Formats: sequence, structure tokens, C-alpha cells
Amino acid sequence: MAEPKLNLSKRNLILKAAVKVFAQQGYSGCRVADIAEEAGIAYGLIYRYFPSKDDLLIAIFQENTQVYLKKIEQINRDYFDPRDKLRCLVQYIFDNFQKSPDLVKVMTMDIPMLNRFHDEENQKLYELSLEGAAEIVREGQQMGLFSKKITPIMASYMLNGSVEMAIRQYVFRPQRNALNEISIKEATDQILEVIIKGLTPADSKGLKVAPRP
Amino acid sequence: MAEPKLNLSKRNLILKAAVKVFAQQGYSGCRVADIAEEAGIAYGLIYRYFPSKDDLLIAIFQENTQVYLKKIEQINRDYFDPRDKLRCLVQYIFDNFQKSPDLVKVMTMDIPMLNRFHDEENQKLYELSLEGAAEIVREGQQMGLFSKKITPIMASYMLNGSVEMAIRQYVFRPQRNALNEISIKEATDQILEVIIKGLTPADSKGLKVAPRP
Amino acid sequence: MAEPKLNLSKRNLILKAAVKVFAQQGYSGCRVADIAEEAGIAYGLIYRYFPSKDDLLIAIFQENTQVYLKKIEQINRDYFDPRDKLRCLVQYIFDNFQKSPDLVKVMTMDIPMLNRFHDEENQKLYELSLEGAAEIVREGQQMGLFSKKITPIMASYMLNGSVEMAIRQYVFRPQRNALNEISIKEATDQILEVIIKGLTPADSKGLKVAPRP
Amino acid sequence: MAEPKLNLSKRNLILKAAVKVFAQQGYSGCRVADIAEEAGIAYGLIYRYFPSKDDLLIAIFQENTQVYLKKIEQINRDYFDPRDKLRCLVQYIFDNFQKSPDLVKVMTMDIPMLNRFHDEENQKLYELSLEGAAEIVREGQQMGLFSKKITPIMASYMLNGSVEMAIRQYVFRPQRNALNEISIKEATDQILEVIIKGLTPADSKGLKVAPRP
DNA sequence: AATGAATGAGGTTTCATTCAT
DNA sequence: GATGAATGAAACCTCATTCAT
Repeated sequence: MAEPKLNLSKRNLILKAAVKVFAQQGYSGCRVADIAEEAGIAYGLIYRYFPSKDDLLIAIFQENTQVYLKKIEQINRDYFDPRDKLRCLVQYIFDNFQKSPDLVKVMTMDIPMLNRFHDEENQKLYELSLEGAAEIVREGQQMGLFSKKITPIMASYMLNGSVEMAIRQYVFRPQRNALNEISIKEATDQILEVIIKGLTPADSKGLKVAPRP
Repeated sequence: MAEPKLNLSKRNLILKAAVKVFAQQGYSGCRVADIAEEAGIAYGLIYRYFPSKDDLLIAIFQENTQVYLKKIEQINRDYFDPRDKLRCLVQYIFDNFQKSPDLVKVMTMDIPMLNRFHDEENQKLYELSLEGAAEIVREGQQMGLFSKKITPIMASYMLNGSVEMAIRQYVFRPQRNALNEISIKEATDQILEVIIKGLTPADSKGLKVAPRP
Repeated sequence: MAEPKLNLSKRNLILKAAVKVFAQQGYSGCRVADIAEEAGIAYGLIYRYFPSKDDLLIAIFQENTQVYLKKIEQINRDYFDPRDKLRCLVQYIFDNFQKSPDLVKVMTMDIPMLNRFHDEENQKLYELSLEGAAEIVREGQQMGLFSKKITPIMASYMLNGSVEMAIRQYVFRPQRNALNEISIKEATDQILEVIIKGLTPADSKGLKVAPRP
Repeated sequence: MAEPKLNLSKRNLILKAAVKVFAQQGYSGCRVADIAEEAGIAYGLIYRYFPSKDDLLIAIFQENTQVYLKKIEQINRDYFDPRDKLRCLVQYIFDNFQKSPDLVKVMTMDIPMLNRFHDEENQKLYELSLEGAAEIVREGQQMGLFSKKITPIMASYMLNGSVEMAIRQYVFRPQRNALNEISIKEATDQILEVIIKGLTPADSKGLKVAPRP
């Protein structure tokens, strides 16, 4: 039996609407009907594209993580200096956030609460995405640029955690938080400044933070 | 009408059960009945102590944040060197996590999704808690220990974000994540190492990271 | 086994509070706790005096109807002219309403909705109370004062229904209804005027409505 | 968003079932599920047509009162003699009762207990319906047919109250009450006889009660 | 007698999902 | 493909009633 041919652009329409609604109301705070309304379709139609509400969220996670992994691959191809790679990665995450803060909110807040996120399959994917930065750090350690005292995966946690926390301030408190007083570009720079300097070994002789390409 | 005299220890019993159940199933994934069962009481009784399920979560947030703010005050009294203060703060958060990982999970994952968390009152409290680390960084900057290029609140985001992300790996993937390969003590040290070194100004002449008291 | 000796005045305290609360919130709209609060006692205590919330309402009905039946007996003893009797009866109901409009509201609106009101026992009591006016009308018919074309019980329905409806306007719409523009005394007089004249046979030669004693 | 197109006959099906169930068990004595069962539908469906149980009762009141007001208008068009009008009105109410005693019971017993019945909007409607008979009486007074000593709205209370009380005897005590011994037609005639004669001024020279058309 | 903590049945309402059209 | 009427499981919460103190 062949998969039924489904209109691909409508599937994306639904996913986009789902991200927006999940971000605004939270996964369990919204109704499937809200997503349909946002997408401008009948809610019954959603079930032609996704077996359940859960699957919508899982699809968002998987497809997005795939894009992220592709981006890491590309960064690894395009840059040589691990510090440039990290910079580019952080830059990408922040850019992404500016393009679709809703998506970042969903990825950060809703996905981890879903039971199915903890399936073998999804956890593997998630680990892969965390491994992205860790691998860059590991590489930097081998090149003598980063201190070997720091476990690469911990460095990845710090990088991702810092970025996420900063972004969350934008997401949840758009009006008044201090981040608004500094630009997103400055936030990017400061996080990179601290992390890269923090990772640099004590005996590093005057190695400066690499300039952005 | 006077406030009804309510058995305080039962209130705490309920709060404790709520934290456990919220952590395991998520706030919206669990039923009030689950909490009651965990507490070994009838669910109707919960409503004598808390007006609603929401209020249960809010109480967890508020009471816990108060404890955290008290701890910061105490740290500010007990230590002089801002680096020691940061170290002590991170230490405290990790200790807390080891004592009650459930609580940390709830604070990190469930609270921010609750609409009422974004009330004026609760946001003020939350900002205060983020200000804790920021104030220490600010102080360090004035003492010439930390680079003034980093906005204090950004440093706070990094610190809190890093710790949270690390903790979340324990929380969500207790069996297999890499953190388990390094001890919690090592995680603490590594985060502090990176952040403090990352904050240290370039011209800092050999100032070492302060030893722990 | 002897009946437990219960403090009689507290029982009345509860009944009084119940009437007030039933009137204000309706029987099913109020809680037993509301009655207790109104009475200034613990709600558990109510169950020492009444087996259930239902029984409270039934007690109100029964005790009140007994008083009403006694009043009818007394009127029958004190007056001779059936028209005086009717006048006195209506007067009594209105007076009663002025003294405790809550009670009238409960008797009119809440009692008939209670399932147990339709028990054999309570229905008998209710019929007796309706029979009060009917008997007076029957007597008037035998004396040639009232037309025999009107079934006595129908006359009773009219009398009671008219009074009830008028009272309900006071009860439910105390601020603005037209009744407020005419006094309760006028309402009484008008109802009597219409009913008594309406009952008077066509051939009644100049018999005037009896003056009030 | 346009109003959803809802199957009108299903809405009426629900209303009909609600009237029956409210009448049998009382508004607060029944469950929404009972209404659904009576209507032969799932109870969730009721909420597509009515926002809440309250709204169901309010709809019954409003739609029915509108029909009643239309009827009064029609009577005013079709008849000239106010006595005919009153006769026709009473006739209509009793007919209505015979066609749907449940509806009359709900209108008489359940509606006035609902908090929302006392809203501005609903009270206005209710007053309008009471004004129907009052206006006819006022007209009769101007034509010299009715005594000016009786306030028209009081006359309306008497008429409506008498009819309601009589009906209630049928409703609540269908088996054994005395009304059953006299036909509904007789009840109508007797009430009209008394009220109209009661309203006729003392000096009315031989004006007979108008024959029914 | 008096209290009010504790219980849990049962209510209203929501909403994911199905399915006839 | 597309719709939205229909379903009913399941949630939150209330409150009459019991009972230990």
C-alpha cells in the first residue's frame, strides 16, 4: 500500500499554525481547534496529516532538529576554527529565534514535557543535537584551543543553556526584561565572549578570540 | 472571618506530593487525584488548603523562590569575594537539585508554562531571583574582578541557564546522559570554571579563581 | 430509648438561619455551611438537630404550616362573617410576609421543588392548608353570601395564588415593581375587594363587603 | 467568524428535552446528562448549542415569553372588549398548560430561582409579560368596564397568580387534587367569573360578562 | 454539646478524536 | 480532500455528610 499522497504545503501550513498556537497557549493549554483556526482549515483535516495532537508536537521537534543537524554539518564544512564554529552556531540559534521565537519556545518548553519525547528514538535525536556543540569543543580541545579540563558535553550544556535562558527572557517577558536593553547581537557576543574565554586554557598565549568571518 | 486554622504539616504534605507528581507527570499531565493519592489523602482535602490546582503550583514557586532569595542574602553576608559567592550559589543550586530534583524540574519546566506565572507579582519575584547572581557580578565588576563588557543580567542568565540545562539532563535522561559520567561536583566546578574565567577581564594579572572556603 | 434532649432554642436558631439563607440563595444554591455561618455555629452541629439538609426544609414547611392551620382555627373561632374571615386570613398572610418575607419565599419557591414535599404526609398537610380558605368559602356559600357557581377550592387557589404572586413581586423585585407604589395594605384591600366581590352572587341585594372589625 | 450554522431542529430537540427533564426533576435536581439522554444525544453536544446549563433555562424563558408577548399582541388586535381579551388570555394560558404542562411548570418554578433571571434584560422581559394583562385592565378602566379602584398591575398579579396556582395543583398533584374534579374549562371559567365580576364597578348597570366569541 | 478536618460521590464542562456527508 | 456535528472519557471542583477530638 502506498502512502496516500497528501498536499505537502498544507501539512506545513498546519505545522506553522501549531507552532504559533503551542507557543502562545502551551501544548496542553490549546485545543486542536485553535490550531485549525489559526491555519484557516477545519479541525478534522488535521487528522489527515497527523494521527494525533502528540504527533504534531513530535513532528515539530523532529523536523526542526533535522534542520539543526544539517546546519551543524554545514558549519563544520564551512569553518575551520572551532571558535568560529561556535560563534556561527550561536549566531544561527539567535537568528533562528529572531525569525521564529515561537518555534524556540516550543522546542524549549513544550517538547520536553511530552511523554513521547522520552522515547528511545527522540532521545537519540536530541542527544545528537547536543553533541553538535560538544563535538566542536572536543575538536577545539584537540587543537589546543580549549582547556581539556572541561567535558565537551558540559560545554555544550552551558552554551545551549545560556542561549536558551537568554531567549526565554525575550519570549516570556518581551516588554520589560533587561535583555531588551541590550541587542540580540550583543547578547550573542557576550555569551560567546564568556564561553570561549572560559574555555580557553590558562597557558593560551595571547590567542585572541577569532574574528567573525 | 478569621483565617481558618489549618494543619500546617498537612499543607506541606500536599505540597511535597504535588512537587513529586508534577515532576513525574507534568502539571497538566497529572490529576489532582494523583496528588491526593501520593499524599495519601482524599482529593477533596486539597481544596481546603489550596483554592485550585493552579494555586498549588504558584505556592510551590513562591515559597521556593523565597527560600532561594533568603539563601542569596545569606551568601552575601557570609562571603566577600564575588567569585566565592557565585561558587556558593551554584553549589547551592546543585545541592538543592540533589536533595529534590523534582522540585527543580517543576521550577524549571512547569512554572513557566502557567499563565499566572506571568502575573505582575510572580514576575517581580522571578526577576528578584535572577537579580541575585546579577548583583554579585555587578559587584565583581566594581571590584575589578569581572570584565565590565558583560552585562550583569546576561551573566546571570548564563549561570542560571547553564545550571538548569545541566540539571535537566539529569532530570529527563537520568539513565544515560553524559552528565552521569561526571559527578555533580565536577559539573559544578566546570560551570564555575568557565563562567568565572570567562568573566575575568583580559588584563587580570594572574588572579586565580578563589579557592572554596 | 429516650430522645436526646436537645437545646430547643438552638434548633430554632438553625431554622431561622436556614430560612434566611434558603431565601437568599435558594435551597440548592446554598451550602449547609452557609446556614451554619448565618447561625454562628459549626456546620457539624446542624446534623445533631436535623438528619439532613432536606429535613431542614421539610421542618420549615411542617412547622410553618402548623402555625398557619392554628391561625385558621383561631380565625374561625373569632369571626362569624366568612368575608371577615377571608379578610383576616389575607391580612395575616401579608402581615406574615412583612414580618418574614424570607419565609414566604421559601414556602412558595423552595418547598414545592423538594421531592419529599410530595410525600403522602406532606401533601396531606399542604391540602389542609389550602382547605382553610376553601372551607370559609363553602361556609359563605351556605350562608348565601358567595355564589355557588364557584368551587370552593378554586376560590382558595385564587386567593392564595393572588397573594403569592403579589408577594413574589416584592420578594424578587424589591426595588422597582409597581407594588411598591401601592402599599401592602392597599394590595391586601384590592385583592379582597376583587375576590369578595367576585364571589358575591349576582342577586345579592346590596350586601356590602363587611367592614373590618 | 461567522455564526456556526447549527441544525435548528436539533436545538429545538434539546430545548424540548430540557423542558421535560427540568419539569420532572427540577433545574438543579437534574444533570445535563439527563437532558441528553432524554434527547437521545451525547451530552457533549448540548454544549455546541448552549454555552451552559443556565443558558438552556434562560433560552426556554426568553423564547417562551416572546411567544406569549406575540399572543397578547394578537389578542389585542383580534378583540375589542377587554373582558374578551382577558378571557382569551386565560384561555390561552390554560390551553398552553394542557399542551405542555412541563413548560408551564418550568416557567413557574425553575425560572424564578435562577440568578440570571434577575438580570436587567430578563426582568424587563418578565415585566412586559405581566404588563400584558395590566394593560388590558387599564383599557377596561378607561372604557368604564372595570373599577378604577383596582391598580391594573395588581389585577394582573391576581389573574396570573390565580392561574398559576391552579395550574400548580395539576402539575404537582396530578392524581388527587380537587381540580381534577372540575375540568380545565371550568377552572378557566371560574377564574374569569370571579376576576371580571370582581373588577366590575359597583354602579355597572346590568353589564353582563361578555359571551365568548 | 460542639467543632471542623476529612471523605468521596457526583456535578458541569472541555476537547481529542471519529465519521457521515 | 474537506467539513464540522457528534461522541464520551476524563478533568476539576463542590459540598453533604461523617467522625475523631
